[in-house]
Amino acid sequence: MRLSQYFLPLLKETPASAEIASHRYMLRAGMIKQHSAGIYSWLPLGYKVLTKIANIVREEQNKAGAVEMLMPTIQGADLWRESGRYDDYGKEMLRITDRGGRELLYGPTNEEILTDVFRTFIRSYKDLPQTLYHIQWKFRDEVRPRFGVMRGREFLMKDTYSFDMDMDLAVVSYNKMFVSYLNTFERLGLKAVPMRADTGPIGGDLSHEFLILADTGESEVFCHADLVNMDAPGKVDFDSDLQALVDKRTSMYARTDEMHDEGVFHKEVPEDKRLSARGIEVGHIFCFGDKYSKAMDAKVMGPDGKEHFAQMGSYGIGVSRLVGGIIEACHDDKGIIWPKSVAPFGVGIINIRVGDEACDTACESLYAKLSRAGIDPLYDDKSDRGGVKFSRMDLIGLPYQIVVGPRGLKDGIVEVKDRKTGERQELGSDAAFEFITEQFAN
RNA sequence: CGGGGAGUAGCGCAGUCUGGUAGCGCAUCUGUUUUGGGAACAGAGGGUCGCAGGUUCGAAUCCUGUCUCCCCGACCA
Repeated sequence: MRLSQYFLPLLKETPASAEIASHRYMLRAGMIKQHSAGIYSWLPLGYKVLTKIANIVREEQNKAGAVEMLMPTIQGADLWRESGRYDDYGKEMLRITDRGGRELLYGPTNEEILTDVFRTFIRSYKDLPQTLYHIQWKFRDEVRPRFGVMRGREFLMKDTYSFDMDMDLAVVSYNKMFVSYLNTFERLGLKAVPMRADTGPIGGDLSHEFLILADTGESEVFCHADLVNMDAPGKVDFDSDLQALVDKRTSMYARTDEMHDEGVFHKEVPEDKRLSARGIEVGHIFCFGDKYSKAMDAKVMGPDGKEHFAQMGSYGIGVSRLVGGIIEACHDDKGIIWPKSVAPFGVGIINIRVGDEACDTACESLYAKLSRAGIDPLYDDKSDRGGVKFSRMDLIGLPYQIVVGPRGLKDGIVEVKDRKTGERQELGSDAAFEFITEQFAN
């Protein structure tokens, strides 16, 4: 992308309302604009990152055998009355009345809708298991939205729902999502730790929250230190028994404050491995059995000729929250440091003498080659007033920068900077191209 | 929902106590000179001071109401 053809409104000064790093940097890097409390427009740069995260989540869901669909944002009240949650959900649910006086709501989650889809079309145990998901906007009228997109009222969530014949099989589905989540967060450049969690209003007794550690996290967490640096499983056969992979994590102590038991913590974890920190919840999985299938009469015929309530699970990843979460985990005092997998552009090309024939030619050549190689460069082709140069390039946090100026070019040399380490090296133009493509090949 | 703070130019703010018709920095536009880690100089444009009432000869400023946003807490798939 050429900067001259892009929309990238960078802010020099930090808006007063932003308290934490991710919020400040998202505003300053021109990623979002607040519309009202907890509601944001996603500007091109922010939307690009959001889309990249959603695509990684989508790919990992597909690998685990989940099937994508799309459910509406606006739902009717009737299904929620059936499940009993129309009254239970309280003021967090945004309720709307249409012109005919019908009661509608902006969906805070989708158990009801999908259970209704399921009971309409699935009649036999032979059609099970089913695991379906969508990536859709949700609205929860939080009492106090804050921290930018980390706790917004409108937010993008990936929510998956599984349906099985019995509880043992439901746990198999649960384990698939458990393992899939480990891989998903790893690809996003995060160290996410699964922790025993309270099931809250969802119900059931099997539940884990996935948290990334960050000082600004809203949850207080306690876990075995070895869990933090444990590698994700990587390539796994999702049709195989995943219980051992799950047990490897769940056998170690890891709980959020609401589930924390200081006595058990001390008993199970040696003192030098006890980690208490703050965390950001980026995923939450539940196995809640027949709570909704029973309330909404979602049954399938079993091999025994009798009807059985489907045993369900639901699995959420906060896609929009992850944008903030990744920044919280990956930034320094200069700005964002994107992991390569979600960076809005792979490399920034800084032409510090726009209009100089040699500089323009060298930049155009690099821009074309890098584009063709799929690195997706952002080429600052604006004159040095108003361009994305140097510190502003650091702010938006692309993994690499290539600086092209007339002085070095006398010997065909450009400067390549690694955003994360800050290391700069002077390379020939071709060598710079090769260096960058190698970094992304790994 | 309880407590606290704030709404004045695109952004960040001063001015409000003590009423007299709005200002600074950045950004934007024009011109000139520049060019290696956020260019300089000169000039220009841009605001019914959140909204509605009231007091007054006169309100950003005083009074009443109201809306919005932010922070702390409680809450939270």
